[in-house]
Amino acid sequence: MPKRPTLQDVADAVGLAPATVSYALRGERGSDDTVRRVQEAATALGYQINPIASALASGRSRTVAVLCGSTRDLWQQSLTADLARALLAQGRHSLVADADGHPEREEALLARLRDQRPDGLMVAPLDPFAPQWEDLARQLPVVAIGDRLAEAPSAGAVVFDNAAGFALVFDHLAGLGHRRIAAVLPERPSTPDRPAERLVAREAKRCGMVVDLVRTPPATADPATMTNHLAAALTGPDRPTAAFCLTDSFAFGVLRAARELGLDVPGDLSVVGFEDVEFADLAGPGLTTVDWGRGAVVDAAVGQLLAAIDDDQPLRTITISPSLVVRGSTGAAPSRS
Amino acid sequence: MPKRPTLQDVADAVGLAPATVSYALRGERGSDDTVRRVQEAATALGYQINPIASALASGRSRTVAVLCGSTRDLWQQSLTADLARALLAQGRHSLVADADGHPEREEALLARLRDQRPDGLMVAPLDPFAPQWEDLARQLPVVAIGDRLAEAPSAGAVVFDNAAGFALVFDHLAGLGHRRIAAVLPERPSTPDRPAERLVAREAKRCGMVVDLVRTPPATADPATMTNHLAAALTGPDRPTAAFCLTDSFAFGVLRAARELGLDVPGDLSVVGFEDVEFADLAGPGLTTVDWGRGAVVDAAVGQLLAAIDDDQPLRTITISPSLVVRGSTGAAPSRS
DNA sequence: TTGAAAGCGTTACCAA
DNA sequence: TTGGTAACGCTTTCAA
Repeated sequence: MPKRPTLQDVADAVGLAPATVSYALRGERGSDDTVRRVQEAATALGYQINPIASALASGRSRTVAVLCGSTRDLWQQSLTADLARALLAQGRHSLVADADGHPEREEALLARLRDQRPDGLMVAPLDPFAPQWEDLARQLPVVAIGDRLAEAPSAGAVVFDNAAGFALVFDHLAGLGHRRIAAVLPERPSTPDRPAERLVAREAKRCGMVVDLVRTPPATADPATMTNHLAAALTGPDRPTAAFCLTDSFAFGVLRAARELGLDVPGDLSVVGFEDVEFADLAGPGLTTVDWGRGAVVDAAVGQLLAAIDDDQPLRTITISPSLVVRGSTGAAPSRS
Repeated sequence: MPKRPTLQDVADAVGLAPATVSYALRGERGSDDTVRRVQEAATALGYQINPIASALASGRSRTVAVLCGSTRDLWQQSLTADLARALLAQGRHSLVADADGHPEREEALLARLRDQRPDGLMVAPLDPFAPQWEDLARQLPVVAIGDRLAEAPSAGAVVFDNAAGFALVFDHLAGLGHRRIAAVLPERPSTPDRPAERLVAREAKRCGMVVDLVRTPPATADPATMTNHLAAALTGPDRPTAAFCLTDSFAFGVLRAARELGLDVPGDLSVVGFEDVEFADLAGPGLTTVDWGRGAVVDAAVGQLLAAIDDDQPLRTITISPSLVVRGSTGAAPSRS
C-alpha cells in the first residue's frame, strides 16, 4: 500500500516550502509560474489534500452536521436526503444523525456532532425549547427547520406559515360543506411555530366548524396500532366527515383506517394531509395535501447556512408559504340529515 | 467564547502527562486511582475529546462513509436513513453522499469520501464494474449493497437472491393464470448480481409465458414522463395482463399509468413490485411485492462492516432471501378469449 | 505505571 | 512573492 503523497512530498518535488505549496494550491498567492509548477507536481504525484489535517489546522471541516428528529417520518427522510444532496453540490459533506424521536437522544447527539467540528448545523428540532441550542448557536451557524429555536435568537430558521396553511385547509373543507372534522395531531405538545391547537380553534371558530382533536403517537414500527387508534376516532354516530392530518404519516394512517372501516375516500370521508410527499397521489386518489415545497425549504436553509459560514452573513427566519394540492375528485361532505 | 479544554488542560489539572491522561480516559492503562482522578478532572472541566485531532493522530475517524446511487429511489432513501441510524447506535457517525444516478459522480464522490479517512464504506453501487473499487477495498473495509463489486473481491457484499425472487414472482403470476406479462426494468444494463434479462428469460420459459421487456428511465423529477412511457407499454390489442416491476418506483409508475388508462388493479392488471416500501399497501391495494427485509440488509451490512473494522474479520458476501407479500385480492388474469 | 517526545499533515503568522 | 516556524490536539513509541 503506497503511502499517500503529502504536501511535503509536493514541496520536495518542486523545491519549495510546504507553506508555499499550500498557498499555491489554494490559489491564495504565488507567482503564475509557481502555481503552475505546483499544480503539475501535485497532479503528477496524485496529491490529494488531507481534509482531517486541514480541519485540525484551520478549524473548519467543510462538513455540515444534519440532525433530524426522526427519519422514520417520510417527509423528514426526504428532507435529509435533499439537504445532503444540496450541501454536496456546494462542496460540503454531510454528517447526519437521527434522534429517532427521543429528545434526550437529540441532546446527546448534538454534543457528539459538535465535537466533530462541523462548519454549521442543520436541525429539524424535536425540542425547540432546549437550552443547549443557544450555546451551540454561539459557536457555529445553526439553521433550524420547522421550528425556531426559542432560546437561541442567534440561530436561523426556516419555518412554515402555518396560519396560512390552516386557513387553506379549513376554507377548503368548509367549501365542501363539512361541519365536523377531525384534526389529527401529534401527541407532542405544539410549539411556537406549530401552534396546532390554537390555530385549529381559531379556524374552527372562523368557519363555524366542530373539531375533534385526535392526538396520535408518532409513526412507529407498528402501523396497526396507529390504524386502530385512528379508526376509533372516525367511528360513531356523529363521526367527523373529514380528517385534517398534520403529518402525511397520519394521513396514511387515516387512509388505512378508512379502508378498514369501509369508508370511501373522498366519498364518505375527505382527507387532507399537511405535507406533500412524492406518492401522495397514489396513496389516496382523493387525498388533498398542503404542499410546502421541499425544494424551497432546502434552498432557503442551505442558502442561508452557507452564506453565514462563508460570508459571515447574519442568519434570519425565513417563512415558507403553502399551496393546496387538490387531486381528482374532492368529495363533498356526505349529507346525513 | 471560552476555549474548549484540551487534553493538556486535564493533564495540568491532575498533574500528569497528556499521554497518561489520554490512556486513562480510554481505559487503556493507568492505576485505578489515576483513572478515577483523571475522569473526575475531565468531567469537572467539561473536557470532550477532539475527534479531528484524534483522527489525525490515529488515522481512524470513527466515521463510516455511506455512498448511495440515488436517494431519489425511495428504497435507497430509506436504506440510507436506516444505515445511518444503525451505525449511530454503534457509535459511528455517517458521512453520506448521493451519486444521484450518475456513475461519474459516484467516482468523484468516492475520491472525496476517501479523503475524509472514514473507517469503512457502505455503498449501493451504480457501477459495480468500476476499477476503482479494488483500490479502495484494499485501503479500507468496503461493503457493497445490492451488487458485488466485480473487480474488488476483497470487498464484502449484501446481495439479494434474485433467482429466488424472480421465481416467487413468476410462480405467483403463473398461478393467477397470466400468459403475457410486462417486465419493467431500468435502462441501465443489468449486473452480475441483478441479471434481470437472463432471469426473466429463464423464468418465462419455465412458466411458459410471453414477456415484454420495458426498459424505463430512472425516476426523475418528472413522473409524468415515466407514466406515459409505461402507459404505452400497457396498451394495445395484445397488452400484458400483469406487470413485474424491478423497482417500486416503477411499480408506482405502473399504478399511475393504469389509472390513466382506466385499468383496474388488480382486476385488469396485476402489478408486482420488487421492493417492499412502507406505504406499498396504500399505494395499491392490489399491489403484490417482494419483500427483501430492509432490516436484515442493514443488520448484515453494518454487522460485517464493523466486525471488519473493529476485529479485522474478513468480509464476505451475504445473500438475502425474499418473501412474497400478497395484499388483498390478487387479481386473476382477465380472461379475454 | 508513568512520561517525554516525536509525529500526524495541514494552516497561519511573521519575517525575509 | 517566498519560506521558516509554530501551532492545531491528539496518539504512540520508547524509555524511565
